[in-house]
Amino acid sequence: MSEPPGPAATILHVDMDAFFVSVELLRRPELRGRPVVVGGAGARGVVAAASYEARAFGVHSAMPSARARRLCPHATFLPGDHAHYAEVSARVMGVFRSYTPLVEPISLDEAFLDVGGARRLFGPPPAIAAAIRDEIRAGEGLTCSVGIAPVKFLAKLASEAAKPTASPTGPVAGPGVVEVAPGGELDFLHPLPVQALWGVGPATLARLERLGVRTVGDLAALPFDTLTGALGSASGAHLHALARAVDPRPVEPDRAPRSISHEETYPRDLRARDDLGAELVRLGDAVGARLREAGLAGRTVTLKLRFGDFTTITRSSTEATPVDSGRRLARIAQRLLDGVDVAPGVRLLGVAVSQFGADAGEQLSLDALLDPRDDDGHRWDDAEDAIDAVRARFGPASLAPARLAGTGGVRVVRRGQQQWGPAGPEPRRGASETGPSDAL
DNA sequence: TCTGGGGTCCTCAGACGA
DNA sequence: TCTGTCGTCTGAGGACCC
Repeated sequence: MSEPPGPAATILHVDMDAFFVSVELLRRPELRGRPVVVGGAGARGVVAAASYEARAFGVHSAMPSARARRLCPHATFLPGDHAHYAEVSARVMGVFRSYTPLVEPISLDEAFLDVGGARRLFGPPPAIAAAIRDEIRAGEGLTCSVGIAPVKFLAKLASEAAKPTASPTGPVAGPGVVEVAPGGELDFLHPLPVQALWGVGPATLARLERLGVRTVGDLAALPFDTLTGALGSASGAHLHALARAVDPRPVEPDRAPRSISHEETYPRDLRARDDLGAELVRLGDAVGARLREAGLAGRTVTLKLRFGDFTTITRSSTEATPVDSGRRLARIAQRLLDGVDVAPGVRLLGVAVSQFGADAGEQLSLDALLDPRDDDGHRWDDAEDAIDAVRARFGPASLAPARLAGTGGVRVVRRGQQQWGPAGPEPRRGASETGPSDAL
């Protein structure tokens, strides 16, 4: 158990500095000191990370890659290697866990740590922060910034303040560790712009600005009812608490996932229902494999479509029994797609599963009872178990649904494979990942 | 300029049963 | 039997995060 927020500042937020770029620079040291951008290279790609030298030109993450190229044409653009970053991240998280079991990863490159119980062994939190930084620098050749505070969101803001910054003359080192000591919370918090708070994005910011709110201090001065009236009960109450440095959320080491999904943006909009159906088979296959790997099954299946004009719709169906079969997922998604007009052209397709039951994976699906065999009389549950076993041994592209087989092999979906947008300007089915031709 | 992927949480509306 | 109300579930969409 983590300690309740109290007088001690024992929450650490550790954030790797320009993580994806820094990992790439270990493999490409000749790029050190130059503008480097990691992300999707295609016409529809976005920037995942930029070196501080690239940031000086205005390049930042989530920016369309095309715009980043215009801002910084001499930058080196790298495609990104999610699997490799995940490996490095696992080692870094291992370092965190050698100091405390209370580690809550937020993403590949950041985590909250509660070191309240580690002080006797490793010293006060600033000493622990320094030791973690030293160990990661020595072991991985990477730098990180650490915020220390009595509560989570302040620790996160403190790590921001600890970070290096970009300038036209090169990166400017930050302090590396920033502590918000008990009693100093409001002095640190209230001068910050209100969008520094977690949960204040462009929409909320616009509403707050209409109320004359610019800083967190302005927000703290607003009456509770004014805030909940403007933002809704949950968001209003949440921000009202944050503006007073109140954040009772503990560090949670084992957060169970609420949903598992895959989505993909295509280099060109899809219109043919045949193509869309094949994509649903791929996405369903990928989501099903991940569900089975995690031992999860969910009752709600959601189909997501984004059209050429960027309007996005979802269609969902809650099933009587939990689903973890890729084939069944594709069927449900197809049924949902049948009710949608795809004439405008589909830019993105996604399949998600949610509403996981406690023992969902053990339940027998109604489909399995009613339709235990496929058209050729084969048991599909057994087939998917066999597929999982073959893929575990020979790789994710070693087997795929027959519908996905084409000339030159099959293309399968892997988590993070296309994290930052489609690879190229043209759709080239069969090109991005090919395997043996023994598709199912 | 034209906007990724994988998530979480919230709001709102409509259906439905008590 | 009909009507209104309330709580819950579901579906859809939006906002936000990294």
